[in-house]
Amino acid sequence: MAWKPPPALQVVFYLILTALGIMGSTIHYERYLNSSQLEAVFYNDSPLLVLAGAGSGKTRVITYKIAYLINEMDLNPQNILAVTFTNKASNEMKDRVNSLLRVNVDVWIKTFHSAAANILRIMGNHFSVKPHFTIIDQQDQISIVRKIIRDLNIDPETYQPGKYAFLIDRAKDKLFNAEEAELEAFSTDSVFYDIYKIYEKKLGNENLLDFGDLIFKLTRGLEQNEQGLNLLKNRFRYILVDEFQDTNHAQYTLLKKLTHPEGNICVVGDEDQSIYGFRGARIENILSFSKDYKNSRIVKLEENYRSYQTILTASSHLINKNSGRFGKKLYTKKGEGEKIRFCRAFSDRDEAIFIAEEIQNLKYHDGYEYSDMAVFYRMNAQSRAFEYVFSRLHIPYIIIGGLRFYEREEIKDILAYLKLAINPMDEISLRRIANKPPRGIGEKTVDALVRSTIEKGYPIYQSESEIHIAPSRIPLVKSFLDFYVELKDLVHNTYPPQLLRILFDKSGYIEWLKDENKEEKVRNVYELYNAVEEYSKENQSSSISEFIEEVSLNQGGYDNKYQNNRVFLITLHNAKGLEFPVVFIAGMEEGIFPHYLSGESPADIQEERRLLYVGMTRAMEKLYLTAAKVRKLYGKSVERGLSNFVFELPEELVVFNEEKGTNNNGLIEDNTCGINARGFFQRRLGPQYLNADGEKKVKREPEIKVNNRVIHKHFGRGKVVEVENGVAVICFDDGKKMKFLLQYTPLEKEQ
DNA sequence: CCAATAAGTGTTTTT
DNA sequence: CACTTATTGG
Repeated sequence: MAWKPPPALQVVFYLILTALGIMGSTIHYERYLNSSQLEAVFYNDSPLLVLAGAGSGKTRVITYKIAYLINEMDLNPQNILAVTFTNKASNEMKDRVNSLLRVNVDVWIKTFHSAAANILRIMGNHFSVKPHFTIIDQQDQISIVRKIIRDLNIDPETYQPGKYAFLIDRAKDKLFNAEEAELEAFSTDSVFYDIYKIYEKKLGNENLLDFGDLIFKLTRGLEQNEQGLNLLKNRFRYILVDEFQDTNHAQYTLLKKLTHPEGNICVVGDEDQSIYGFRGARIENILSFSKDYKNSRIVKLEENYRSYQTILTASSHLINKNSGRFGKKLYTKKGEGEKIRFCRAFSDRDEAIFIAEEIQNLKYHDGYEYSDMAVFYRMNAQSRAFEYVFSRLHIPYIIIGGLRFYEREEIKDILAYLKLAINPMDEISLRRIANKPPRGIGEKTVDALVRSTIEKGYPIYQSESEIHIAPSRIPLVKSFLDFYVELKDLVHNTYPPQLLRILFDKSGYIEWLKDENKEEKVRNVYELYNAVEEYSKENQSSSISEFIEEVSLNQGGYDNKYQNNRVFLITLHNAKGLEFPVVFIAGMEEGIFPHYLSGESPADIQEERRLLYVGMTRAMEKLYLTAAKVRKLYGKSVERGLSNFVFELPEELVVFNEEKGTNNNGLIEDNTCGINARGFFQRRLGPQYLNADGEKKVKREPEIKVNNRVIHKHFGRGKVVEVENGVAVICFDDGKKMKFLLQYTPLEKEQ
């Protein structure tokens, strides 16, 4: 770790160094970078592809490279664009660049989507994008599609809105508008084209852009407007891309437009960490980079600074099962480290208890802090068991993702008022708040209002003729529109917190929540107010529309400023880019991980495998994998087999333990878990799982051999066709072929 | 038009 | 299980 002087001293240093004109030589690249990293930072003669293994310091390379470009190559910070995929990553990179250069630099370090949105805001006129567009999220997108499907008078059961929204996104990833999608036979489902066409028209009419549009409209715009393209090429003289393996076709095309085929681009990626195929990411981009950019240089980073060798060996062994890789050999100087531990609990709650207990042990006996430890899972729903157990055992935790703050109903409502004030064509927002709180403007009335305004191309407060609504509703609508006009006139030039106070006051929204006893929601709305206030303090001249822009693009936003020393509960997808001394990966069951909806094709399984690889390589010191025999999901308990991935780990590097639940239904009474008088976790039973030496390993049914006839409690009769390393392959009489870990499988020999 | 209630439903990952 | 949508009666 580099020593960081206190802020006041930093300023003094900076002033002295700048005055002496030696600021440029104050970064000791050689001291903090290894030889491959140095090469990646210094090389600028042609396009550069950095293949950076997990934990090999890729963020470090990007931050030092930005510093190098500014200090050594005399590039103006404004001429540099660095793109990442998540806000988390871009914030971290910003912090690291600023602290390296000891000054807040004016480099654009943004996500793809926010960079595109910013460009479209500033110079949308070049790309036929109207100003003041509203960015819609996935929920909005689906509800628009749902409405289209209903209007088409087709059954939303067979024509699922979510599915069509998904297809629209994928088409945009491939740079197809509705017409082109049809010409190119993008889908075999002809209804899709009708839906996409109407959707496209509706968004255009209401001046809405979905996430895909941000990239699509900009890329399309660059193809059609040379002036705009030149302006941008002039502005961005060097582009750096993080997590390049996650780019989709549209994003890659955008990059190719903005850069020269012979230089000024550096992409950093790892084909083994591509986990966003489901949203159009093309792992092939990383493979075709060398073809598209002539004379490009490839630098591999293979020294890992994060994990012990055992973790690297095990994860490499796993990922070696994938095909289509460059291949790499990660190594570390940190030494062997401990074995990976695997535990299968009886129920999902037992699994959480096992992890909770380990966490307490590690904290009280091994000196780990809560914030050193993280639990990863495949889907957000799995966090429930941990929340339940952790809160009863007083283990502080923070959930990343999950129910997001800005996706809460009350927050979206308040934002909808503001979005509508900015964009009077935004039907989605209008429908959201027209009758919240109830003011006698129901669906029919809104329909009538929309028909004579938005659908005819007028803002909602203006119409060419009388609006045909029931006479009893006229005064109600009129007073709503009066309020609306007042808000609209204030929205661009009122101090945002002031604006919110007026909104709360005149809409009656908070009063309504209070009347309904929605205390939690009231608190959240005030929380939003606090966020706006804080934002306004930090960005004095910004209007509310900039705040909204930020939160629209910061879907998973979390603030760990006040969340110190908590265990992280996080999905594997969100865990990318993070690292923890201790990592638990929960739910290692077939159907959960790999997830049963992820598909059965080799490509899908490979992506799931990469996801596990990402998870494992987050661990610095200790890694646990856990599973439950019985998992309660949507009310029902289901028994599942172990994830096949468990069998893909090198057996000699894993210690297998087993923990059992108390009773047959896997339920644990509340009062059986708790903290005892000395402040330690009190377990329900004595330790049943085995120690780390694995000596007490009880071999179950050791006599099971090839060609034995066996009976499985659930799958019935079958024949053993293979036994190796404690794993048996059994071919059941109904034709099913399955693998089992003998130690945990209740098998009887058939007499 | 609205609130309450009943029925039903669908379950991944994210910008 | 938890959440959305449909139905009903006021």
